[in-house]
Amino acid sequence: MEKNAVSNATISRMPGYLRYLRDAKLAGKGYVSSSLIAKDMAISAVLVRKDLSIVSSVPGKPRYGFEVGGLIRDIEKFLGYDNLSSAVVVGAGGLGKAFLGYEGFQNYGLNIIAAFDIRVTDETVRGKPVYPMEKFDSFVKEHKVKLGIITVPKASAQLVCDKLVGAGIRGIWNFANTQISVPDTVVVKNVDLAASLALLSGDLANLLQQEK
Amino acid sequence: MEKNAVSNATISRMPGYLRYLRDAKLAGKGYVSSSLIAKDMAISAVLVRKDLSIVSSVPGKPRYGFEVGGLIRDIEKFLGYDNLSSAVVVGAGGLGKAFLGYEGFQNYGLNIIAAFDIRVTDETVRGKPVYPMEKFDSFVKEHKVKLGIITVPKASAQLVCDKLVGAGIRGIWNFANTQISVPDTVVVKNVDLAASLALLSGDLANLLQQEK
DNA sequence: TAGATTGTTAATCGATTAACAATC
DNA sequence: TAGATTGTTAATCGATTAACAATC
Repeated sequence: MEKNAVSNATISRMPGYLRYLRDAKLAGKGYVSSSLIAKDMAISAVLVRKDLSIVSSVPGKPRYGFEVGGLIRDIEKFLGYDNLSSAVVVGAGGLGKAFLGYEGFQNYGLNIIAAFDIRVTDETVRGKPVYPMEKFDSFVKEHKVKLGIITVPKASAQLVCDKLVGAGIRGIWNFANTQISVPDTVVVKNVDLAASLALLSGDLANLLQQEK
Repeated sequence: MEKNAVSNATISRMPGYLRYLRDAKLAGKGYVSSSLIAKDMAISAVLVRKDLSIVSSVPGKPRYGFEVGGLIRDIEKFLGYDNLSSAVVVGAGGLGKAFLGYEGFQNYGLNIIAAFDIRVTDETVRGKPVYPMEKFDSFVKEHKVKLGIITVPKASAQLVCDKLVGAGIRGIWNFANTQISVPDTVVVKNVDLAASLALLSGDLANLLQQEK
């Protein structure tokens, strides 16, 4: 079993490196060293080297570092950004519309092509269509969409999830803050903003406490 | 130095327990066992017990488990939800407006009271005000706001961040996907959706690969 | 050459899990 | 009582960091 040869921790850091390298490229840099990346990203240089050695098709050069352009391509390939995946948003509330209108996901391999809701209030958001749920199944099948983003209220999350699975969606990015269950032919990633907030609040409380 | 006696991993799981327990309470349950929580949340029962033993003011009862109401209060207190902190959003684009209009943060100790933008397009969102940036400083000082949420485009993130720090904000929740630097009298939590997406895409690719 | 940098092996650290006694 | 459950100590696992040889 060689599933998941690369650790989740490493995979999670890849988009960060990519972002950094794209900026470096824009700034006209040809090479960057692991120690510079480490300093700017506030992580350890050894970790950077270890991560990059996993994805880089060409080893870094002593004295120079890594070639920016090549490394960008290697990471994009590693993350599968070379073929953009189409996704749909279900739930056209505030968050759903924000996602539909946000073009930045294109930089991370994701192409959101439509949103769905039981009640359509706006027919398009920044030129992208919002459809009623009745059209969901046929749309997903026609466009061979494999990835769905759930932004509905908690109460309907499981129902919506079942609908996605039924239509053939295989990966679900869940922003409804509730646990959803799926068959093991489908993968789910729950985004828990409350967890992130808890860490921030905790740090803030410690900080303010220390000053007293 | 007893800063951070509780691990980040444990803190991150707390909002999840809280959510679960609130649901259990709504469902009329008086007690829940660690093994039931573990099963429903898909984590290990020992981990649940270890986490809960840290926050629970009363030990769990053998044969019964934990008292739902008491545990909810203990977690809320641990996470500091007993005194809601006021926050402001800077950047009233799609995401900023979504946050401003989302009432769910109230359940996680956060009260977003206003948004700011250089250009105000809507004066209110679901009854909450959007102000021009000129009013930022005075508003933050007047309302003693300590927490700021950055939802501006990447290019202006550092500038906005400096403005927040200048006004006296001490905790920053950063959704602009770029690194920002702050003095060490301020804490920052970067939310990196691209990292979460990378994990999902990776799992999805593995899944689809295996079927071939 | 000397020195900066890479890549790898071993050591450390931290978090999760296993084992099991204590309790009601 | 017997049995389900808690809480804790020790073992394991995985990820990060330290040390250092190899390279240009």
